[in-house]
Amino acid sequence: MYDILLQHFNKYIHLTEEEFTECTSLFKYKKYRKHQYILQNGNVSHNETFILKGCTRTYEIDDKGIEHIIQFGLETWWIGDLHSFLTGTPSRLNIDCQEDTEVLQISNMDLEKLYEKVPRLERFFRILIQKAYVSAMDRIYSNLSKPAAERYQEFIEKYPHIGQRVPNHQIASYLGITPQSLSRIRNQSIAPKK
Amino acid sequence: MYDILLQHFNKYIHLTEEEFTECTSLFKYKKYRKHQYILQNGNVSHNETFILKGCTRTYEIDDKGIEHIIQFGLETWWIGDLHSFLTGTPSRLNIDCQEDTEVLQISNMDLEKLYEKVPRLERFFRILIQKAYVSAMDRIYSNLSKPAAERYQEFIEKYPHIGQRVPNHQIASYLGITPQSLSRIRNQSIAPKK
DNA sequence: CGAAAATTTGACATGACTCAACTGGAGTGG
DNA sequence: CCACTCCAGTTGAGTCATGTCAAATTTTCG
Repeated sequence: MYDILLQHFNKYIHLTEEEFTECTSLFKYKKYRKHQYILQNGNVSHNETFILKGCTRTYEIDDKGIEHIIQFGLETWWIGDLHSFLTGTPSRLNIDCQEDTEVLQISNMDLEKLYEKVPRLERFFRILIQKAYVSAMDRIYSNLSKPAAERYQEFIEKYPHIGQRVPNHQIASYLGITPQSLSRIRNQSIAPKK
Repeated sequence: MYDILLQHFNKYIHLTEEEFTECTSLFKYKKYRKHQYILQNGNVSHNETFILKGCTRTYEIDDKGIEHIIQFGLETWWIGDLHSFLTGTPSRLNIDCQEDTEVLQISNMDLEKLYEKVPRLERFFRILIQKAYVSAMDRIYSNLSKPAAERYQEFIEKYPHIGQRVPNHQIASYLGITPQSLSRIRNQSIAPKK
């Protein structure tokens, strides 16, 4: 079970066996059921979560009660509300499970401890979040510069597996359009006007 | 000149004098003139850049020749194309100076060296980029959920000083709208219909 | 099977864009 | 100091992409 995590760390750093043992003692295994919350808005996020198996969505609800999906989560992805996690303030985000989901979690206190014991992990998480940042910038650029149909195309190319695991109206939300618009876009591209 | 950088590091970590000396030897001071490129698309970004004084804009040009501003840069901000920097591939971004701009730059090779000599810097940059990531996610949420007028309001609240240093059409670009739309929005909010 | 959720479709409304013209400064050179 | 240009900003008219509201249809799942 922890070997998935080890392989994941090994992508960017190399840990000795002792170092990795330090890790496993602080990461807690947990199972969530489909539709169960991992984080609910108003609560402080105390954990960073690594997905072993399953699928999650992270979203925020606006003043009008509309959900906006910030990100999805799949196997080997990290999820959480970094803002709440870092500042200790209540989260505006909700994270819930689209499927039964198994995760490894570490609390912020334990993560701090771990950084001290295994400084190399600072490097790992630096690299990890740099990549996430690059990807966030790409998404911003797409939102600024491309029409919805094109953003949808990019989405299914970039995440070919998500489409099969989440309903379309959630993809619409992720793209910043209504389910109706997405439906029309999909009709267009599947059956171009002859 | 380097003391600004030291203060900046000190926000998240504490460096010994020797450690800091290691840094100063690898960060190169450089001046750019107004309208000069710091990075031009097609080139590989070899440096991370810390702004001592001045103002920059980072933008990408789309297929139709329209500029989209990814981010601005002000004093004590870091700029660069992380994607190009990390992968060594040519950048799609341009960075140029809105004013005469003074910076400290470090090459990726030197930064790697520095990480080895001063591992604590991994921590610094991890924290730095975590904050940048949180901020990027906020921007994504705004783009998904809020109309242009509201995004503009947020922008001038979040960055009250940028408005005085860059022309409005660039702010429009950052917000993902046309200069014309921004102009109408500003009229509305300054002189609400009586 | 039956209820709830997801998707689709249609008619209409609207926010933002495009194109084009105009205004007003800022800088430049004669 | 004026004429000229360049650039930013504004304004108007028409268009287009996407949203809204409402209803019909299909799919999912208890």
